[in-house]
Amino acid sequence: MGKPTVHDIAEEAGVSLATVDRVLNERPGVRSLTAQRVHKAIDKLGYVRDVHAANLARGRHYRFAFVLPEGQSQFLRALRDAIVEAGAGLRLDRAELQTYEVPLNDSVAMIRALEDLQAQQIDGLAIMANETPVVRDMIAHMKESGIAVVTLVSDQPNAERDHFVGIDNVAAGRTAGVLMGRFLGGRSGKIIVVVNTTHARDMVQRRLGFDAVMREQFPKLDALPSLEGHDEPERTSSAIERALAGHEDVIGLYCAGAGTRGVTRVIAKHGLAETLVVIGHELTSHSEQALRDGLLDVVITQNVGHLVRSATRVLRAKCDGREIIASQERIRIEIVLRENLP
Amino acid sequence: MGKPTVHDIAEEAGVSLATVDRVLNERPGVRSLTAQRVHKAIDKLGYVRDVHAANLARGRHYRFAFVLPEGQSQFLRALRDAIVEAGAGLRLDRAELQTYEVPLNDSVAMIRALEDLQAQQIDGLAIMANETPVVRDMIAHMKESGIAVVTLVSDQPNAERDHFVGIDNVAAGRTAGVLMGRFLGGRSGKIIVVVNTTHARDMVQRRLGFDAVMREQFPKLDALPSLEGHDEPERTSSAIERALAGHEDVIGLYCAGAGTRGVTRVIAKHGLAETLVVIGHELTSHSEQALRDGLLDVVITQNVGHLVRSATRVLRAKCDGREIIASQERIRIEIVLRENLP
DNA sequence: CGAATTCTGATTGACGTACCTCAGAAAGCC
DNA sequence: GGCTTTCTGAGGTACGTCAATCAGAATTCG
Repeated sequence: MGKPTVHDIAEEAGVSLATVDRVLNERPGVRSLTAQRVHKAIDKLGYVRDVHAANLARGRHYRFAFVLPEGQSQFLRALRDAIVEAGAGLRLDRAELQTYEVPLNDSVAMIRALEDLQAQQIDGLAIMANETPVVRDMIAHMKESGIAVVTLVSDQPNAERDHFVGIDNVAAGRTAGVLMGRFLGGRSGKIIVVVNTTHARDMVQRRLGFDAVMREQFPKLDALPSLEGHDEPERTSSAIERALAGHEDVIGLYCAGAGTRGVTRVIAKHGLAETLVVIGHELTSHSEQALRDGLLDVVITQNVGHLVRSATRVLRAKCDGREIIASQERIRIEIVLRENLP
Repeated sequence: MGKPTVHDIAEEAGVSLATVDRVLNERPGVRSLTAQRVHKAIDKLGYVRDVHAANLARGRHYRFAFVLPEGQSQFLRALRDAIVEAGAGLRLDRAELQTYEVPLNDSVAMIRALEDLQAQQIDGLAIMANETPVVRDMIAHMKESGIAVVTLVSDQPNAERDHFVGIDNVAAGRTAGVLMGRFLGGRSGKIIVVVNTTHARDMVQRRLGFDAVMREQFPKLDALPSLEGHDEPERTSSAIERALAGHEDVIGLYCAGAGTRGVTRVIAKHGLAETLVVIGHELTSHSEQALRDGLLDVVITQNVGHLVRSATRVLRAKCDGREIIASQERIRIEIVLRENLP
């Protein structure tokens, strides 16, 4: 005996197929007493609706949009590639992904993009953006018009998003801190910290976690004030060079965000691979090569493929009114050394 | 315009639906010239068969079996739980998982189990077992009768399995080695190495990788001969205690397989958490607690959920004659510290 | 009590594919 | 040319669900 179908439910509840259908799809025209009978039958038989058959019948197809910051960082490229790849796989699953790129901190462009998506009646939105009132309000608007919203990579805890897909960045910073401290094995000295910009929530959180671990576990290490790289390798490189010149006892470098290219350039140029412990974020083809070459000791990363697949799974679940499996949607903080490169 | 359907193919190729169907399902009765026309139409329109509709029509449901070693190790328990959990989720996807437990090194039981599965006409098999001629031959038999086979956790490269689902254990051993060396920060001394049994391929490989890194990068560290724990906490504990008594300058402990409970017991009992760097394998509720308590410094692990889902995805793809997405099926070697616990 | 209203049943046609049958067309053989 | 054999077409049913219609039953209301 296979899985129960709507027919079995109808029989068990002593009602017709049409009624079962009305109950299942929450259409009007069923007395609450009858609806209750149907629900009891559903529970008793352990019926679960066949989503694929349902979508087939309904001719439904999901349209999800990813809104990302414009930019050429390796991480963003990898993320965009992952979206394209996941999109190709999802075509078979009646879902369609599109990507929007919005310049950082351009509220007008952001509003235009989101209003556009709203007008298109998309089913779900995954958004990676800095935390601003504009974004927060737009998310509320989207939600009101029935669009599922998840935040990606960098959370917006004050917005009414359905879910956050990404890592705990405080924990990521702590992880970097512990590895830095332990790799330095009791030595004392200064640590250069590079961030993308001090305005992004994820950067702030990583720095926070990193500093907390330094304070708690490695008092002999002194993490210097953040240098801002602004996604530009040259700017990052020269800032690091100035910091190196200004301090004698630098023994570590933590790059909390995009900017790995600027970092590795300095390390290679001045032959610092052996003297500094260097920890970066986000595994990309570039940072992967840097690990192989010994220019980076550790990369803390989140798997972009998982990010995208998790986002689409969550959006889909929200559209169908299903619960998500929390354990499956937790994005891991991955630690990558040369030895465990994928 | 939506995705092309069989009707579109039929029209494009100037043949009937029945012919398209015969071509798609490789049924006889089509001249090769006609078949060619159909294939050309498929390519031109970019048709991909709707697997869900197909399975619905066919009334197909996949039956996969997991064959695991009997035993109460935390890892095996977690793996079994993951199979149950994945099985619950897959019911919606017309797939059904069953688990078989076979005593380690019991060839008769193994043959009986596999013959039973073969008689049941299952569609796919995921097997975790030591490498023996019996297993190798049985895998060949299963394959011959059209059952897809993947090896799980520990590979059988000489058997004709379709795929291996698990981590590269040499790389895992190398990863442990590097972390051990770097956490010890240039100190010299001895490392105790504990394995489950020296007869399992994955253990041997981990030890191999670990030793290679010691030799290449940390000549001041001396990895002692493997102690065998045989999955029994007491046996593991006492072996470690004897080793500690026999050597003065032990500064690290690497537990390459199941046996973490025996290890943590010794560490806690003798208050060695601060003096030794301790690295274990497989994240379970027990090792997770040990990380939190500082009894373990690092856990190298493979996500059991990923293992099971990957195995079922691969088996399914093989059954449908589809290609797998290699990047998605690569199981990562995860490094877990207290700070990046999930 | 009859009329208006609200529920429910029975039925039907999709959705995209599989699989079956039967009749007829094309090709090969003597 | 008639014959068999091999192909091909047309059509139907089914899978589990959605969505819609229409008629009839039950309930409510005045």
